[in-house]
Amino acid sequence: MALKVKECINYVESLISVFTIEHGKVKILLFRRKNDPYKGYWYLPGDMVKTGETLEDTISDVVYDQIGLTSLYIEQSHIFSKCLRDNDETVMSVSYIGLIDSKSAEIKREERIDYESKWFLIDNLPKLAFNHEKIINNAIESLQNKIINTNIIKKLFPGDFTLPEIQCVYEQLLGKKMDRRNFRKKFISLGIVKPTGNKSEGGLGRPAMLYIFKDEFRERNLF
Amino acid sequence: MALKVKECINYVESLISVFTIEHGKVKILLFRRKNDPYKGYWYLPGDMVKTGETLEDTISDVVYDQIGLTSLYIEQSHIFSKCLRDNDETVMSVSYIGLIDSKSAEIKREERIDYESKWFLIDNLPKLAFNHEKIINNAIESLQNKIINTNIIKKLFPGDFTLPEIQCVYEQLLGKKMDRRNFRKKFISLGIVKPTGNKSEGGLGRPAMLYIFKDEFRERNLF
DNA sequence: ATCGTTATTGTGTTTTTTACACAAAGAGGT
DNA sequence: ACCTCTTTGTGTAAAAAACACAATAACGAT
Repeated sequence: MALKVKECINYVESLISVFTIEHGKVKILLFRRKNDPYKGYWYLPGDMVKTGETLEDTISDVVYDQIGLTSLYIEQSHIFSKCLRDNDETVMSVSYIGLIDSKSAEIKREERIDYESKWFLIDNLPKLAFNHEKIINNAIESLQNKIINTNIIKKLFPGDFTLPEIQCVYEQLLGKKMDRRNFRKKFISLGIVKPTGNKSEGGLGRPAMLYIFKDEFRERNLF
Repeated sequence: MALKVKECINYVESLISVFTIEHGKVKILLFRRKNDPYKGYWYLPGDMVKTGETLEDTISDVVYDQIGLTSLYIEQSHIFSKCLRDNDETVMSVSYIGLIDSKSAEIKREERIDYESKWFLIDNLPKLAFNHEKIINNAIESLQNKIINTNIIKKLFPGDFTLPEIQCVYEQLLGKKMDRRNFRKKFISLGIVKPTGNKSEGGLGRPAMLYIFKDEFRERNLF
């Protein structure tokens, strides 16, 4: 007699890890469970895919209805196929990554009683429901690859920025300090940014030169 | 109502991935299931930890009784805590790594009807029972770290060896080709080997110089 | 107002690592 | 004996990483 194997996938859900930058810190958007299971724990915005809906339909609804955003850069990240839930049913979780600049990140949805949301520092996550910690870690790992191999980072910096600013984001996401001179050399030599000629203002210390991203998208080997 | 959480771990088993080198190829020892579940599939030697036994007791018994070896270098590798079995019970699997040189690897246990064993190339594994493929991959990953960060490799080469031989093992375990000159430079500069003055015989092509490991064990940063 | 202090940015050089090509040594066959 | 084949052994150029100090502006003290 062979193993008991569930032949069918019972449910598919789309989840999204939305990242932004607030005061130079990388943050992720989480919602708080109002009910059991995992009451009081935090979770990733997402929803079950209804019959006849595409994954993209669902994630669009999530972004619009739950999060309240109308524009957001989204990429599919990973599929988790064997996530056990409280009822022992198999759930297939499709994980997305969303990036949004801090200005656009002001969530202007009407406050609903059933949604409590908050931006968390990625290195200081709260108690997470289900297997969402695993999914978030995977999303961060995936994002690490993306910021190394593509210029996806520009989705977080639609306007101008300084090199120290952007280096700081790399350091947070990659979880390690980088050498300023080497970072500078590499980043500039990639040819994906150009100086605006202006300088940052208001900060402490010497003002930094401002840059903006050129238009083209580079696919591989940023670092 | 909170999630259904099993408070207790029902079973703990000790499993071991034994690696050796045969004709320059890295191999792993597997046993074949004679009964369901997974009849005909291959699995890692191991056993349930009996009440009152330590993990080490169990793994020693496994090495002696199942495998038939009396001496083997063993390291604990990883613990898999939520491995579902056919009866939906939670099993905690403690994974060990064993290294043995090819001479000592000749398994001289009496052939028993209930154990069919074979050495497999690590890049050509058969169908594996339970989650043993995952455990093996994890063991290989762990071994990758160890051969990079320690001189554990010497457990596979108690006698003399050539640099091309040992490089070949690194390449198999790390799954990538390495540059002969750079490998040489690094390996020699580590100061953990010394030449014997002799040369390899009988092979095709130019004979290689023979080396042996010095005695001390280095903990970190071989590569 | 200015001078010193503090915080942060910006750059050049040395060291280390990686990539790469050809000569040397022995085995086998003609 | 010679040529061919296979594998070993080595040096050099390019790339990446490590590293220390000068430059710019804000702030506070005099």
